[in-house]
Amino acid sequence: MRFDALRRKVGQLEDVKDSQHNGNAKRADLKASAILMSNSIRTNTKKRTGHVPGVEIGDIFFFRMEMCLVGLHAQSMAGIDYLIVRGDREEEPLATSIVSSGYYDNAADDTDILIYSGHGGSSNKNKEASDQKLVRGNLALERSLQKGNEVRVIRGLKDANSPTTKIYVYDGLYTIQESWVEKAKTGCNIFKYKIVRMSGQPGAFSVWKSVAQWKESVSSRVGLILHDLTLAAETIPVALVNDVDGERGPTCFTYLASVRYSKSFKLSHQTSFGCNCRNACQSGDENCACMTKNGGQTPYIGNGVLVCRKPLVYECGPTCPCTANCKNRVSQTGLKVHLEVFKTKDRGWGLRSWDPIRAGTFICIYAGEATNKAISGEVGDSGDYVFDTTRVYDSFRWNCEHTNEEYDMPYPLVISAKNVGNVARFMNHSCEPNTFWQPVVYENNSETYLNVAFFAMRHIPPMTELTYDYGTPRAGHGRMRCLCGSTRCKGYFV
DNA sequence: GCGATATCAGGGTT
DNA sequence: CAACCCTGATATCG
Repeated sequence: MRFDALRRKVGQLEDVKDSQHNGNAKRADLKASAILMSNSIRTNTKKRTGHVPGVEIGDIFFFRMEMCLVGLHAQSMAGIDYLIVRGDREEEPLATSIVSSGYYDNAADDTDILIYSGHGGSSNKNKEASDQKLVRGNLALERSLQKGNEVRVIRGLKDANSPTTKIYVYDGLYTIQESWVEKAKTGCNIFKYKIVRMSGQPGAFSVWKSVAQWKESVSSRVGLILHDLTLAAETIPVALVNDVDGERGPTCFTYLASVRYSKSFKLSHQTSFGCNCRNACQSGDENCACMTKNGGQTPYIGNGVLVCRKPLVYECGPTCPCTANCKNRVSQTGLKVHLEVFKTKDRGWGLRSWDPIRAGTFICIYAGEATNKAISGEVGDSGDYVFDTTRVYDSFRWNCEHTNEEYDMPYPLVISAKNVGNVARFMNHSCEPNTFWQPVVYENNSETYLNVAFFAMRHIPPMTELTYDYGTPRAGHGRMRCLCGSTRCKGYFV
């Protein structure tokens, strides 16, 4: 319960952060965190050793400030965080958490061992390098070694999708095994600490290592059935994996990366909204019809990150004259993250990602056959999901910034992925999902096309099953007993 | 064109 | 309150 409240709060903070990003600010992370800090929107402000409520092993962060806000690591820049405890005789520091930036590549093949360097004795630019001193964090690590208390370890890793930034992974609790002093390249003394992961914790950093290995050689993936079940229909292969039982694959279907529309489904009565931009469309450009439709601001920031949920997102279409690098075509650019379809323990086939996914990131559309009448058939995990977009608006209106935008949906859109579909047909239901669906329209030759696109609701660590809320059951529809396991589980779904 | 390096504006804790 | 610190975005160089 408490965990849940914390998670929602963190998710809420993310939204605020994102809308800050939407401004033209540099260091939006700092600005957003300053706003939140000054409004006391943060958790776990009291430092503690051991786990922090609301943060699970494997959770990922994209900024140091995010970890400050949830109380995982209170230092905005320093690698060692510690608290002062009153000992028998005197006050002494104890380490609470460390961030390993990976600058000192320890070539540690063993993901449970970390060789960590002390801080101080700065060797960069104007300062002369000097010996590190046994003070502050260094002393705290030394004391923690003596007392044998647990230290949280956060691994900083390079983000494969944007090489200039880093992703931080909470890798659980470690204890310090030994410390020594050695000569750095500068000739000065630096402290070194051997820090070992406590046993019995679920994998986090090790998962990343495994994924890296699979990317190098797909055949090293245990339980691999197909290298690419899309048969090159997508630009990124989607592996089919079963390391649970002997089933060799889901019921037969044809992979289709887009939506197949029946004639009646084009919303051709809508007024044309395509833009006349010559370059990439700019947020706030009053001359851009697509931006105006979106309320004047781009619905996306950065590399296709949705700022907030809306009743409808208006994207630039194939016939918009703006350049191909226009940021307003997110849902039309195909898969961006490396996905795999895998056999779950008790819910048939499911979908998960090898890559970490930042909150708001586009994952995939729901492909299939679009009709304007409900398709009969059983709902199950064999891919015959029925998808009614008229209810999207109701489901997500609560979180929309722009409530006065026109929204004109004449038919209930139903997409069937029973016979044809893409990866989305494998996504299972959860009452506490990590993705949500967002209606998106774009124009092509004066015809308006409606799509449903999935975006990450929060940061999603690698190999976490992707789920969405199928919605509340209606009369006349079959109910399925829900196995999502969430504490907020409604017990059943459509 | 890319990776490595420089520069710059920063924030929280002590 | 200034010093400390394994920041993060952008510009520049090789």
